[in-house]
Amino acid sequence: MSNSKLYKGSLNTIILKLLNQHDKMYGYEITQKVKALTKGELNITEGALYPALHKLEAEGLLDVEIAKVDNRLRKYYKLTESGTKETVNKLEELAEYIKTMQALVSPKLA
Amino acid sequence: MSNSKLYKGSLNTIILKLLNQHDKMYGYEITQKVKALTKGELNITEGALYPALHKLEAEGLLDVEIAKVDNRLRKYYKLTESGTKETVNKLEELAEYIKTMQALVSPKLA
DNA sequence: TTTGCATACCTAAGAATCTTATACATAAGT
DNA sequence: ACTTATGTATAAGATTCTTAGGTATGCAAA
Repeated sequence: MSNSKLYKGSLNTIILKLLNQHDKMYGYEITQKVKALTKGELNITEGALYPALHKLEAEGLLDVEIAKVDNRLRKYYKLTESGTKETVNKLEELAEYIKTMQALVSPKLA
Repeated sequence: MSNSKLYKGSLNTIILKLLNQHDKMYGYEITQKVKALTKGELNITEGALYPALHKLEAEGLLDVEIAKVDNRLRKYYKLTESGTKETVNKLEELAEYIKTMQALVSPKLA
């Protein structure tokens, strides 16, 4: 997909879901994970990812924990309680969006 | 869904697909059709629709035909040849997006 | 009769989310 | 010495939307 316009708005859902499954992750790890899971089709850019992480943190959905590995900085993010709740909402929203789009696009109904 | 953020980027796909199925439609008709097909869940706003239609026209994907019905103006849009091709692309993109998102979000794979 | 709703078009300001480009820094390979 | 990988970050610009207005006709209800 190489970041189709449809991807817009999905980044938060992706971040929250990955953190829901992996307990804690750092930014670079998220970009690599997404690349791997989508076989290179979706590449999260840093310019989108880091501001998104900061915003989710500011909203109280994520907690940060700074670590130093191999003399390099890492910022591990994990879901807060309200982050876990929001993950459920976002996933429901995604399911609903897909359902709605299929209703609009499937030839039998329109 | 009341226009979730995921909807961003989907409008062109929706417009093209509807025009692909209905030959010609005017703006207001599109908003009503979408509302009906999604049972009121998705409401295309005019502030999004009209600029989108104008842009698709400027890109050569749509042709316009002005009509007057009940003394009221209507602008009928229909797909051009390249608009029909682009519709196929957009629908493939949507299918791919959904597949990719499911790969990221389905618990069994991540 | 005038008030409101449906029909029908339009644009402008602002918000949100992304891309692109750039910057900084360490480690490891060529 | 140079490039690639790892790791973070921000700023300028593009795109796409929402919100809020504007214009106008037809019809029904108060």
